[in-house]
Amino acid sequence: MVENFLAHLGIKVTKQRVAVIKILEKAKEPITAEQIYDQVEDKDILNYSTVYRTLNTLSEKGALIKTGEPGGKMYFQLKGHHHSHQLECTACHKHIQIEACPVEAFSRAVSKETGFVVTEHSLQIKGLCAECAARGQIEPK
Amino acid sequence: MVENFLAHLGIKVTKQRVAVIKILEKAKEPITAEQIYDQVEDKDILNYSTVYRTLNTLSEKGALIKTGEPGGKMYFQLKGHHHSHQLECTACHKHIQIEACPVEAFSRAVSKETGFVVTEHSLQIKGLCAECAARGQIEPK
DNA sequence: CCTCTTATTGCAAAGCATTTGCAAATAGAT
DNA sequence: ATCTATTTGCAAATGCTTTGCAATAAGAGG
Repeated sequence: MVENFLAHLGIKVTKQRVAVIKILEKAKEPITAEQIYDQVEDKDILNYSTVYRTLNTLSEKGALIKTGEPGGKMYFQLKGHHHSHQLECTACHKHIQIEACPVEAFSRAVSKETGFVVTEHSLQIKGLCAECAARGQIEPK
Repeated sequence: MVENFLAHLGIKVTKQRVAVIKILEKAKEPITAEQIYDQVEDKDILNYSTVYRTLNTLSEKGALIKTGEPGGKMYFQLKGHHHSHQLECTACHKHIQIEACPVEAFSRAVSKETGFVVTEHSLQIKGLCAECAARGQIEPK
């Protein structure tokens, strides 16, 4: 339960942090700070700074994975959550969830070769979805 | 040569674009807009807006790969350049270049399954390098 | 349960990388 | 050489994230 989760990280249990974590827990995919803020039932208990500060604290404690586009918004996901990635269509901006992760096997291979222990990764894949590719200009390599 | 490269993309050949592309060409790894700006010999011919605009144009034309850390600076790399990734040690912040790319094969598999045509990807891998892992606390999952 | 100390919050302002509006400059087709 | 659509420079704007500081609240110790 959320309170223990926080206590275990050695940080204080506040209603703001509990709210943020509950939202992260029920999210099935990485979400933005904005989405977190918007999903808080009681807007009065929380503001953006606190969302970000909570997120950064969790990240420092190693409980959170940050992903996201360079220059764009960050996406956050609790560690230990089901791991998946997304394909983004650059034409229609649809997001397609894929359950596989190419980095896992790769990480093991890298560890074996170099001794590097992979603890987190972030992967963004863009291209054209089947429909847009069919109707449109297929891109160069 | 750079001029033909630009003409082939169907965009005008300007000294600013030539300068940006030359720098991208000699870069061995992805670089930031700032690094590009700083490396222009003649500062007078170019300003930041133009660097960014050139980069975006190249990206739209499919000639450039954007990568970068969520929330951080973007990194740019000409397509067709040797493709590699980096491991970042979260303890000593050393960067280790690896020549393999786990996404390439994955992209082909995804295309076959879903029809999605992958045109770009961005991958960040973090963890502990062999030395830090040996001397220190191995991280939680 | 009360008190005290330190961590956490809210608010507004700051920061930073990137983008944009607009007028001036320039490439390149004719 | 001329003309028009692009491209550039500049400065201001944007959008997400971070920060300073005073007010508030958590939780250890009594």
